[in-house]
Amino acid sequence: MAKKPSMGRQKIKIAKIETKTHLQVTFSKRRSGLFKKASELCTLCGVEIAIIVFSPAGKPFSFGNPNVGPILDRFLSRNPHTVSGAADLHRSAAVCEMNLQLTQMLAASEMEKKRGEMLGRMRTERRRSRQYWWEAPISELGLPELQQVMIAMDELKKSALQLIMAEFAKP
Amino acid sequence: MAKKPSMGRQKIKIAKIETKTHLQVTFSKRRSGLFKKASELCTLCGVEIAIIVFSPAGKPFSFGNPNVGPILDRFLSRNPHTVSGAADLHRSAAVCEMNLQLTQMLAASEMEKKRGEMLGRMRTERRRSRQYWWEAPISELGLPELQQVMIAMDELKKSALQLIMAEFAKP
DNA sequence: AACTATTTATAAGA
DNA sequence: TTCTTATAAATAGTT
Repeated sequence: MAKKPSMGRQKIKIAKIETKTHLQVTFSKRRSGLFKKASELCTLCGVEIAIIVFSPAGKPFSFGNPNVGPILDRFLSRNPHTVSGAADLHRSAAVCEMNLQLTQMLAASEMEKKRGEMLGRMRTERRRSRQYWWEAPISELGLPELQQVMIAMDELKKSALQLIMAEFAKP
Repeated sequence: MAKKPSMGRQKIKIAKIETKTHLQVTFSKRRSGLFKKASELCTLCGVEIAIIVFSPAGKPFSFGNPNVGPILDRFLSRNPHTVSGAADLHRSAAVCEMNLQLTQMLAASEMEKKRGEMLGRMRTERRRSRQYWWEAPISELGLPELQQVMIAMDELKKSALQLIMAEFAKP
């Protein structure tokens, strides 16, 4: 068995790779290397990690242990990145009223197509053997129910935002 | 100059480290290694990366090129992570109504301390020389105004969630 | 995708 | 935490 020659690893400068095919290969290799390192760190130290990478083509790759979503939520709720200020009663009411109108507007048009999913989920998440959480007065809700409210709001907002963006992106 | 002996790097099993101080050292080293790898990948391939790590103590560390926030937003708007379904009219209205109650409840207690911040900001963000965006009928709003609504909703949700968590974490 | 010569990361020790 | 060193692991260039 003759040994094959190889240049082996060469030292490289950390600078933008211009050759498209070379860049693609390097991106793939290093991305998997990065995710592997993250995975090891998770296991060794028992920590939670989320990684999001947008490829040169704009395709998203993500790593999450245990999952990306909850980690992002946890991070965002600690680091409200735009403005951390709150609202007083009038502002809250006004904004929520607008959101209600917006949601209705959207619901009346395109979002109807997707109906039923959340409704089904809500029915499986009854609490306290008495009523659905979304029918209870807010003051009677426990932490899990309040979290449900927040998650539901978040889902609504994201769905609505996507539709809005699509609508306004039209020529 | 006598050479110092050293065991050098030993092979390790990828399993939870139990020794607290050892774990701390490893976490610190590997976290910086991970961020360095991410940084190199960003430069080499011209891609955007966001990493969030929660330490064993629950402290968040983040890496973002160019910044964490925009990357998370971009990811979340493409991947509504919990459920991608939308809501029908009744569900939307019910959830928003609850959020209104919740916001009022919170506003009535602790959040009043922070009043005025968003109000001031709103006044500087008038559009179309006619009226404030939050006073306009939702159907007359343009894309920037709708985005404002979404951002405002998001801020409210995060602020409220933080307060709720703090409230329920009490013994 | 597989192969290896090298570079790079890092475990242990100080 | 930072430095050192021996070695494990990642990977650049090639096939």
